[in-house]
Amino acid sequence: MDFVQVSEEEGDEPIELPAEEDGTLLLSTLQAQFPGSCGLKYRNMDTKAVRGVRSNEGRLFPPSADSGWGEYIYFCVFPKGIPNLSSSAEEIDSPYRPILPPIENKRKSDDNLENSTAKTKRIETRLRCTDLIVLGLAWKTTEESLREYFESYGEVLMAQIKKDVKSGQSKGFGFVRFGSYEAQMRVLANRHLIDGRWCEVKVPNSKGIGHQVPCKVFVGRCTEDINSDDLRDYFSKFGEVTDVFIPRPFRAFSFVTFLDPDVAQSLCGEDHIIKGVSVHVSNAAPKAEQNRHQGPSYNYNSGSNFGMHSYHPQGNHMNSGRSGHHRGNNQHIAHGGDNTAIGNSHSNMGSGGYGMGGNNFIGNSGGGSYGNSSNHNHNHNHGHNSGGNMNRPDGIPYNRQSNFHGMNQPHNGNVGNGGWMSRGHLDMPNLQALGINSQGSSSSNQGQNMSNPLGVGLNLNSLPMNPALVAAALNQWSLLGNQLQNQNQDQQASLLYTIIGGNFLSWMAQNGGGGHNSCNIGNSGGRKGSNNPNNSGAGGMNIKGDNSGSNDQNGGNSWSNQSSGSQNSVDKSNFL
DNA sequence: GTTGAGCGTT
Repeated sequence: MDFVQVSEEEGDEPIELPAEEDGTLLLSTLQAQFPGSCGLKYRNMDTKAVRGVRSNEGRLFPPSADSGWGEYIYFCVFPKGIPNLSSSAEEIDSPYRPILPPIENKRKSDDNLENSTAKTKRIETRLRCTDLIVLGLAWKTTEESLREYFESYGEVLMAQIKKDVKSGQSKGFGFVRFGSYEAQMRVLANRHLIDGRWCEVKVPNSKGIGHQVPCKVFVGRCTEDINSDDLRDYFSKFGEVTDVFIPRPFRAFSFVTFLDPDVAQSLCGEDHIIKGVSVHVSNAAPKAEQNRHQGPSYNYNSGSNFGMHSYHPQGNHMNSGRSGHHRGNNQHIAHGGDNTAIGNSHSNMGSGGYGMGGNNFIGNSGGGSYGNSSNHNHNHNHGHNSGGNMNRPDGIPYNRQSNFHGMNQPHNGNVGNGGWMSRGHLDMPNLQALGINSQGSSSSNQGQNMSNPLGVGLNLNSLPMNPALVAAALNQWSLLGNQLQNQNQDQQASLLYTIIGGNFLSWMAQNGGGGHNSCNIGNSGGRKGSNNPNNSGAGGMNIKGDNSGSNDQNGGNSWSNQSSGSQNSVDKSNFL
């Protein structure tokens, strides 16, 4: 057997790696010793130049067909040019794009210029690929066809179909491993049609790691003439779009997946005009996060974490959204694992006010911004993102969820005079889409009782039940149901009606006594917990009030207690 | 030769 001498870097102590019978060296053999490596090179003694070793389909070929690998000492090549590398983490070993505190972004340009092998190696070893499971394969799919399919994404180091040992029949799933992190990211961000079946590619449970950052957004209020290309064309200006999915039959919403989760995050909460139609972008909860009760709690809201972690370590306790499933006293809404509890054991529910209840209810979408909104106030985090923001093509910084409260969004105090509509897109579903209007205008709603933001006299029976619009609006609250996917329009309408009439609105309308914190931001002077409609909005900006005290009012509990049952049936995960 | 949510005899 032929051995190839390989060192990590030129001049290092080489390791002898066994070559195959055909004289090639398997990339997997190389990577077993040098994780993250993607090739070999060597110093040509004649030219003094470094020469690369030919690589194809997971095999490295000796420089000479005659003399094989010769006496050269080869050294490793590590990938470069990984997208977002500089802004992704050297700190977190994740198969997904990791989350990096913004302070690291300062070195972006430096990193891009960085060219040393050591540097790239260091990064790559932390961003190394992992096996990916491919679910839903056609029975007929072979390892060859599997490999062939995925090679369009990059070098495939391994493609494996799990088979029945006796019959040899495929079990319908397999594993792939890519040579580059970029390829892995792209694969994870896409849906895959392999041999006629849509397959799902995920990080296997056995890996159990990763901070999955949502790259997919929900686009609500779509019209039927907005097709995939329209969506792709439009959203591509913000960043690379890797997938567009429009549920059929038409339901007035769609999903757009970006390569860069920051882009996706930055768009959430916004209205965009496509073909003259105002669509609304909000978070789409990745399927992978659904119903996962085991394992560590993932920090899901890249947006908020971006803003929070490094600068304000204490901010961990306000990692709203996905961090910490079912923690705190939010278990009343711990349905199906979707609306992960916010962990209101801490102060994050404070001044966010409405957001507090909403936080849980909203789950993912509200998570980042909500937590931030609350905690910005509480922790005085204003403006701390300045160092880490990258700008989107349209000039809007990615880290919007933090910036919202640092600069863009009217402060929560506005609840005092602006009514709940003033709290921004993320806080509430689009009630206009629901066809619901608050009775009072925002200008006359000073001190409106926020626990019934719909106003009085709501006629549930007269609500327009357009499932599509309701779905679009509810998306922000993570209320879309799995069941919707497989039901016909009538069933959807019926279910949505149940949601709306039975829980949603009643949730909205209840909470009589305890009061939402939100309503009481202006009450920080001591009236927290009350819903006194006379609470002047003037105090609204007094957001340094005792928000945590407001939490103690358990206003959130009261509303949420009633929402237990059916919310399990309203989870949008299966749309994704 | 049937099946369709899952997690890998390394």
